[in-house]
Amino acid sequence: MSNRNNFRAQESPENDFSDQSNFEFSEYLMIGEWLDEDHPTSMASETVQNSGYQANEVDESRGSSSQLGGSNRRENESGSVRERLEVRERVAFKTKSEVEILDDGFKWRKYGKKMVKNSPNPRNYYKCSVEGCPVKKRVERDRDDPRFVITTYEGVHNHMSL
DNA sequence: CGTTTTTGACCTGCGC
DNA sequence: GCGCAGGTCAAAAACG
Repeated sequence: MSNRNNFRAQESPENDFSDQSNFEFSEYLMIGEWLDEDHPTSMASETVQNSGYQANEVDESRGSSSQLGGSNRRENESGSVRERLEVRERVAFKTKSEVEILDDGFKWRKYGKKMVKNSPNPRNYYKCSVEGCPVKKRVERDRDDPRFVITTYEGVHNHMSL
């Protein structure tokens, strides 16, 4: 990750949680890295929705290509949808922390919040504030352990951290 | 005053 | 074809 050591929670400073040592990757897991050359920018909402990510072995063998092969081809008609075929990397982190917003060196802008059916916890959608940066991230609390936070990064930054 | 949050509406894929 | 579920947009509020 980035080398900025000033990881800190950007919630309530008065919160006694302000101790940054509380930030620890108890567990992390990567659920897929694939080259998305047929999916322009659609929402491939299949990876995390199956609540099987809590298992550390997440079927690393293309755990998504089965459903991901939706093959929505429409770029040939109604104008080019997206001509930039870039690599879409998706990495999910399971972090033990009380606040879900951890400063990872990038500036994020929240653009959505949704309630998932499986868990009473909302899911937050963030996007990198830097123009042209396609990175998005999805933050959600663990359904089983509310002390854990699932952070899913999607995409690669095309700029230096800030 | 510019940027981000908030929140509901809207869109889209999929299953029934 | 409709409804659900997940993802995104956008307008207004909130924040610095």
